[in-house]
Amino acid sequence: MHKYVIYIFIMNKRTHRFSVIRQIIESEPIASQEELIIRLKEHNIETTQSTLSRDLKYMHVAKVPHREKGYIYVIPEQIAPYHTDNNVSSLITDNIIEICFSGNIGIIRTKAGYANAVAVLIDNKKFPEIAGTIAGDDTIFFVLREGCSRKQFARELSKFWPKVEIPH
Amino acid sequence: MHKYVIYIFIMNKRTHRFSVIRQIIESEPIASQEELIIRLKEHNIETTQSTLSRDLKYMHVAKVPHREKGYIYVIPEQIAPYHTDNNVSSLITDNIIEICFSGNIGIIRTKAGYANAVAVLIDNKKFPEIAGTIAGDDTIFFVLREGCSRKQFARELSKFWPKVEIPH
DNA sequence: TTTACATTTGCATAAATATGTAATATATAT
DNA sequence: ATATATATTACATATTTATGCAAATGTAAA
Repeated sequence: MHKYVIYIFIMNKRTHRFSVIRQIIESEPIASQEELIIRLKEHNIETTQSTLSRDLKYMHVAKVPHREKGYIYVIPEQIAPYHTDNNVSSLITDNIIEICFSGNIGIIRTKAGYANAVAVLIDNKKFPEIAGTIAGDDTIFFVLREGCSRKQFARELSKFWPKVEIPH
Repeated sequence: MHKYVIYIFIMNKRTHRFSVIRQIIESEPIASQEELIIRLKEHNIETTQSTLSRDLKYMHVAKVPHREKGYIYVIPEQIAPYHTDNNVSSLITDNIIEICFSGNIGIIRTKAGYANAVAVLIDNKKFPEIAGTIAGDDTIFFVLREGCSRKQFARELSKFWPKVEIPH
């Protein structure tokens, strides 16, 4: 029997922090975790260097040499499509209506015409948990690889689409 | 008056080390500079952590989270085209015959038919010193930006095509 | 060659980052 | 709700990386 759970905007503390970290490091060059602590404070998020170290690792954020600042943090292209405008990806994900599972098949429903755009995004991100995707006009089916759980996939997804909640 | 200098394989110590470092980090996951020291020793290159720190910065090598090893060093895609086969780029650059300058114009001569492939590589690398390129069948012209010297460009080029020597 | 200048290096150390551990918070099941 | 299991966090500290400086090496010019 089908069970749809509506796409929800509620985020837990950590997921929200991920989202703000993404926003910050995509919009300005951040050279160190200490610097990031300061920026986060401006967004009313208090945390410690050790937490950030773990967050950045979890989010697959890379540190690369930078002409002016020595080193900066960046979201690798596989995760964040290459663009300065940090809204491209969310412009697309905002068109997701709901996402649910039936067995090892995931079903994503989007606004009319957006299924393909979302599917392309998903394909590009090369989720290790996804064996394949097929997109229609407003629906995407994707198949989880054997041995991969919805939860594992949900974790991965939350790294860059923290707004999208996956049902259990 | 034209002056052509043949593409030479002689490298100085540092440039040679760059080349071996590239080779190593492209062919296996390296988690730390200490680990790299050990691998380099196997290639008869002795050096220190501080030198590697500077080398990796100079080469724009990034450090990214990695499932198994925690973190590994990688050559960003803008610098190294995305491939596991680490010879794609050299397959192309091996077709460079000579490279020289006249004023602020660089001339690259390649084997017949390869000019375009080399030019595409150059364009992709987005050298800040290059204002533009034009490719024929076996010749590429590129224009240095105002304020950029051949030496600056040669330095950049040596980061990923260490074999290609630029005349002074 | 010799001198003058620039580059590269190692050493020692500063700075930055990662992580074991225990405490806290959160979620899940009864 | 209460108990049990999971996940998240800070603290302290270990590990890793960056860098000032002086010595050494390499380069260019006379």
